[in-house]
Amino acid sequence: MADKQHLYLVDGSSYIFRAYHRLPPLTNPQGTPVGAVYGYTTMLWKLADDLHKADGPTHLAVILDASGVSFRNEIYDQYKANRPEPPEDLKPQFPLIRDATRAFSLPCIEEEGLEADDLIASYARAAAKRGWDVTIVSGDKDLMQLVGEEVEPDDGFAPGKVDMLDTMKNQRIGIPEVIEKFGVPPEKVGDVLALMGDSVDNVPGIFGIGPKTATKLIQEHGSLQAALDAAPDMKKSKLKERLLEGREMAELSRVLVQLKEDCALPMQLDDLKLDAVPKEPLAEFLAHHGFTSLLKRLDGGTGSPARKTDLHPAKQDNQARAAAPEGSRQALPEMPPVDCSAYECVQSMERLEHWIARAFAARKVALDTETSSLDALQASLTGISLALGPNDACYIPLGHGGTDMFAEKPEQIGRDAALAALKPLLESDAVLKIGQNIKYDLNVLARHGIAVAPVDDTMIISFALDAGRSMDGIGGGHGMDELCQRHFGHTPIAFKDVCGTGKKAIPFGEVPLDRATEYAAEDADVTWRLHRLLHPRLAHEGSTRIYERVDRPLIPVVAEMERNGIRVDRAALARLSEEFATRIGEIEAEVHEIAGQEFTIGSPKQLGEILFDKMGYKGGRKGKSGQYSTDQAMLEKLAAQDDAPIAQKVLDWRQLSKLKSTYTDALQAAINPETGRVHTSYSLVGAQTGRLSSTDPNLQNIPIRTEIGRQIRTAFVPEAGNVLLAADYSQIELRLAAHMADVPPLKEAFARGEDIHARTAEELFGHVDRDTRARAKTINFAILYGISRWGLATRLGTEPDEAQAMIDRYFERFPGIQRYIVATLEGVRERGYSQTLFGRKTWFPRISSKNQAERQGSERAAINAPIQGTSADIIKRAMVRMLPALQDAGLGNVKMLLQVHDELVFELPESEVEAASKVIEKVMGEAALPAISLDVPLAVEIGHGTSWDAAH
DNA sequence: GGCCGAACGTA
DNA sequence: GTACGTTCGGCCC
Repeated sequence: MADKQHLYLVDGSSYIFRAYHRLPPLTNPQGTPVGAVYGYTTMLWKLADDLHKADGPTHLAVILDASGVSFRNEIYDQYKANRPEPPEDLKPQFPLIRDATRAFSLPCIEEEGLEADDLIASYARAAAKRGWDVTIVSGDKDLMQLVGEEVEPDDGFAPGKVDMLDTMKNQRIGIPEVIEKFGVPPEKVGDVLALMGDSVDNVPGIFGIGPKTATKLIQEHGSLQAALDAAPDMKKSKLKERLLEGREMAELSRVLVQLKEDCALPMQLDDLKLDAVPKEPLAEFLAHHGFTSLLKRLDGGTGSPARKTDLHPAKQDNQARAAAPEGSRQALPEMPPVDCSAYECVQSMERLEHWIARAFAARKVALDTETSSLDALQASLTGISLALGPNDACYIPLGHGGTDMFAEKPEQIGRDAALAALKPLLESDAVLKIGQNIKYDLNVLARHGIAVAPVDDTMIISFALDAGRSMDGIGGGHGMDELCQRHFGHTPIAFKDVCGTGKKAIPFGEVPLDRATEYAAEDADVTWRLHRLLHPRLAHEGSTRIYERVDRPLIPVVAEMERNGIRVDRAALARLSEEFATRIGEIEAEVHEIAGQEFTIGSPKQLGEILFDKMGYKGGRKGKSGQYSTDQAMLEKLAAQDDAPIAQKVLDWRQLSKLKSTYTDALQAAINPETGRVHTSYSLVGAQTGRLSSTDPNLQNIPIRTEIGRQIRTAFVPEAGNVLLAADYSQIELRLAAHMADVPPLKEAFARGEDIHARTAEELFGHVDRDTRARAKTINFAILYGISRWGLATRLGTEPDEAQAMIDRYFERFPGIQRYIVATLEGVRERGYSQTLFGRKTWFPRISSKNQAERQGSERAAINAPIQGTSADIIKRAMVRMLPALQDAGLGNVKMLLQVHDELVFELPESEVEAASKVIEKVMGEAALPAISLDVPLAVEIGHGTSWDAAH
C-alpha cells in the first residue's frame, strides 16, 4: 500500500437538484429534458479525469436516495413532508442519473430506508478508519458534520482526513470552511442544525431560532443539551421561552440531523476502486443523449477519462450489482469465530489504563459485570469485562478469592481504584456502553456511585426487532446464549459450567481467573458482536423510533425505580399471615370433616378424587392429563347447583392459601435488609406486546379486587411524612380501540366523559340498566381480547349462537371495529407482524397455521397486541418524561416507585401532592404527543394516602 | 434438583 | 377471548 487511498463519495441526489437550477434547459434527441443529467455527466467526467492526480480519487462511488421514506420518517412523520414536488422537467431525469453513473462503469449505491447522507457518513467513517482520505462531493450543509479527521483509526492506520468538494463552486471545504459557515467546528454542526431546523427537510428546530441564534447558543453553552439544560436558569426572555417550549422539538431535530455512521455497507470499500473508465458503454450513453462535445473528447482521446478500454472483471461485477439493487438485504458484517483464548485478564492498573484509553478511542465498548447474585441490589461486584471488537475483550477481576481466609487471593487491582479509573469512561457522553440487559449493570454500578451513560442494550434491540418471532424449534427469547446461538451458531460458555448449579454452585469470585476470563470476556465479546449485527437492523427494519424514543430512554428510568423500591410494613404482613393461617387451619378441618378423611386440599388431583369419586358429584374428566377439573368455575358450579358446602370452603381455602403463600409470606421474605424496602425487577422484554413484566417479587399482581386481598395493599406504605400517590389511566385500552378503530360514538362518549359501558349498552340494547351495562362491559373487553363466540358465550353465560348474534350487533353498531379487526389480520398475514401506533412490532409466525386452534389463538393475540402495545408505549413515554418534568417543576423529591401497566405509583412529601399531581396528570395525559394526536382524551385518575390501598 | 400443569393474582 | 408471574403438587432424573 504505497500510495494513500482517496475515496470520493458523490452525493448524486443533491447534485441533480443543484445542476437543474443552475443549468439551462436542454433536451436530448428524443425530447427528454436532460439539462441536469448533462451537468451531472460533466461532473463525473471531471472527477474521473482526476484519477491518479494529487488529491484525486483512487476509489469512487455515487450515493443516491433510494426512495422518499427513511427511518427518519418513523421518528418524525413530518420529515421532508413539506418538500414540494420536483419540477415536471426534472422528474424524468432522476432515473437517468443511474444510467449516467453506469455509463461511467462506476458503482452506484442506494439502500431502502436510508438516505444518501447516511450511506455517505458510513462510507466516510469506514474509509477514514482505514486511514483513507475521503472527499464528499456535495454542497449539502448537513454533510459538513463529517468534515475532519478520524479520531479512532483501526489499529495500525494513520488517521484519514475527510473534506468536501463543492464542484459547483469549485471549492474545497475543510474544518476552517465549516467554522466559517457555522461558527462552530464540524462535530457541533449537528447541534446548530437541530436548533435552527431546516425548512426544506422540514426538520422543525425551535421556532424563532435561526442560524445566528443557534450558532451563538452552541458557542456559549458548548452543546445543544447544555443550552437546553441552561434554559430554565436563563433570565426571562423570548429566547428562554422558546428554548423551554421547543426543547422536545430540538431533541427530535437533533436525532433527525444525526447522520447514521454505522450503516452496513452494501459494497465493500475495496470494490469501489476506480479503474480507467471503459469507452463503452459511455460512448453509447453520450451519443444517445446528444452530448456531442463530450463524445468528441472521448473519441479524440484527449483529456478524456477513457485511457483503457478493457473492462476489469471485478468492475463488471460491481456494475451488475449496482444496476440491480437487491432491496434492503445486506451482507452480514464479517466477524472471526469466537476465540476464548484471545482474551486478556487485566491484573494491573497499567493494563487497565490501556484498555480505558482504547475504549475512549473506540467510542463504544461492550460491558458486562460479574457478581455474586442475580439480584442487582444485593449483589457484590466480582469483576467487569469489556469488549472493543470481535475477540478483542478483557476481564478485570475485582473480587476474586477471599472466601477462604488462608488461601492466597489472586493478583488483582483493588476494586475502588479500578472503579475510580473506569468511572470517567463509564460516564462519558462520548462513549457508548453496550450491554446485554444493561439495566442490571446500571444498578450494580449505581451502588458504587457510577452513573453509566449513554447505553445501548442488545437484549432490548433484539426485542424491538424480533418480539414474538419464534418458530418451531427456534426459541424466540432474547437472552444472550439464545441470541448467540441463533445469530452466530455459537454456544457461549454456560454459567452453570463455570459455577455449577444448585448446592454445588460456587460464587463467581471462586472461579479461577483463567476460566473466569474466558467466560466473562466472552460475554462482553458476544454482546459487542450482537450490537454490530442487530443495531443496524433497527433502521433497516423501521424500529428505530420505538427503540430510540421509548425503550432505550426507559432503561435508566426503570433502573432507578428498581433501586427506589417500596416500603412494606413487615409487622402488618406478619399479622395478616397469622390471621390467614388460623382461618386456613379452621377451614381445613371443616373440609376434612365433610370429606370424611384427611387429604391435601391443595392437590387438585386428590381434591378431584374426593369430590367426584368419593362424594359422587357430577363432573367430567378433562384434558390429556386425565385429571378432574377443580378450578374456580367448577367449584362455583358445584356450590350453586349441587349445593355442595365443601366447594365453597375449598374456594375460601384456596383464596387464603394464595394470599398467604404468594403475598403475606413472600413479601416479608422479599424485604431488602439494607433498605428495608421491596425492590422488584422489571423486565423490558417480558411481554410480547411491549408491556413490562415484574418479578422477584411480582408487584404487578398485588390483590385489589376482593376486600380480603386488598388488605395486603395496606401494608405498602410511605416513609414517615410522605404519602403514596397512585395515578391510573382510565379505560386506556378502550380509548385506544375507539381511536384506532375509529368508532365515532365511542370517541364522542369519551370526549364527553360519559360512562363508556353505559353508552355501549345504549347502542346495543337500546336502554341502560344494571344487566345491559354489565353485558356491554363484557363485550367491550371481549373486543380488546380478540373476540370469539365461544369465549364470549362463557363469559355471558349464554349459548355461542347468542354470543355470535351479540358480536354481529356490535359490528353493526360499530363498523369501525370490524374494519379494524379485518385490516389488522390482513396486515399481520401479509407482513408477519402487527404494529402499535408508535411502530412497535409484534410478530405472529403462527398466524397462518393449519392448526385451527393455534391459528385462532394467534389471531386473537394479533387483534389485541396493537391496543395493549400502544397502551404500553404510552405509559412508557410518560415514564421517560416524568422525572425531568417533575424536576423542572421543582419536585425533585418525588420518587417514581412502581408501574402496573396503566398505573404509576409515586412516593412524595405530603406537602407536594397538589403540585406533583398536576405535573403527573399532564405528563400522562399528553404522553402520546407530539408523535400521535389521539381522537380521544387520555383521562388520568389520581389518588394519594398513607398506603397503596388508601391511594386508590 | 428440575420441570410441568393447574390454579389464581393483576391489567 | 389478551398479556403476564408465582406457588403448589406431582412426577422425573
